[in-house]
Amino acid sequence: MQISKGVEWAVHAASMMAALPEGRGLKAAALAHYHGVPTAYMAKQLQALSKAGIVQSSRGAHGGYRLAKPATDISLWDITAAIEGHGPAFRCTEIRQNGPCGLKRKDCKRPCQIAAAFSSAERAFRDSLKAVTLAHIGLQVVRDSEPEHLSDIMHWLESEVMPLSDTP
Amino acid sequence: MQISKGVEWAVHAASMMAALPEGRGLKAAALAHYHGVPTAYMAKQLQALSKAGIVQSSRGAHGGYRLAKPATDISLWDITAAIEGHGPAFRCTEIRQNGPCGLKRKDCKRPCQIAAAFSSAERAFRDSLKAVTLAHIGLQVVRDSEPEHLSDIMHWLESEVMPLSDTP
DNA sequence: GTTATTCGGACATTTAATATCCGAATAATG
DNA sequence: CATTATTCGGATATTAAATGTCCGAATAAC
Repeated sequence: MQISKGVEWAVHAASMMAALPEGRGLKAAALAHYHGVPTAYMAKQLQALSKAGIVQSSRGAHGGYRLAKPATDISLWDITAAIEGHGPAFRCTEIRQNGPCGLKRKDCKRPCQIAAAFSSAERAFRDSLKAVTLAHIGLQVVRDSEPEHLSDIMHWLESEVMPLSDTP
Repeated sequence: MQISKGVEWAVHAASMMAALPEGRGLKAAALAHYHGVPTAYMAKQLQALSKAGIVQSSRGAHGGYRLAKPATDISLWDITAAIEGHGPAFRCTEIRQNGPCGLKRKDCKRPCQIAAAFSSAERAFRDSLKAVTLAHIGLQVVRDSEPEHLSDIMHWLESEVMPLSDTP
């Protein structure tokens, strides 16, 4: 039951993009360099976010990534699902149908109690992540950071941020 | 974010053991055969449950496994943790300390907001599973099963159940 | 039209999950 | 008490998935 490293990277990258002015973006290499992680692998996560409609990509010179919708509309679950997939963590293989006392398929319309319990637990997990948006994360970071650190970030952004064409 | 198959098998096996009379057990091969899964791999899960103190094992002739404590004291989280480990699913690698604007270690005493959000979600997941015990599962199974199916199980148990010595 | 730049998917590598086997330990038996 | 059959326990292969890397397709600037 491990959440892949890519989720951590994708959330950090998305949080960074949430801090950009409207219509501006960052290229994959910049996001990777900022977080000190391999460029190509970070690019892979951004690709997944793009497929999920969380970020918009622009190719070619002065290309890059930016959020596809407001930070208030992007939850941590959205990002997690984009990277890890939407499927359940607990996969019931219906072993109650196996063996000498196996049930017939027709008697298994309802999910087994064990699968139901895990399904309920995963719902609690999802709901908790759905309640946290990139806007929340950004606000908390601003509140908890030293002013000089925020200043460092601003300066770095000014040197790396890219203007993106409006119609990708 | 996948939960291993072993968790499913372990929960089913433990639920079966919860149905046994006091002081009786089942050998690994019987539990595996009942559920239609490979014996050696089922044995591995039972081993993990034994290490975690959830089941007691007895070796040698007429050996086998039985619950180490009342079914009301064994939650689905206990079993999940025994198989998957107690560590968090989201592992914060502190990438906020990396890159050109990386924070100093001394400024990272508190966990980052992202890690905190995932930690909270996982707590919700755990609490949900902790609320479900083997006793609950057993009760629900009895309620939802056809009488003839319960009869089949009883007959199978009579042919496979083993008396275990009281002091392992 | 040409070129520089960037994303996108296909391709290796490493790690973890899955499955299996053989030795250590124990209880029944003579 | 020694022997033997039987069972669990840890060490060992195999397979799938996560991790990491590369080159071609597409786009914008010139």
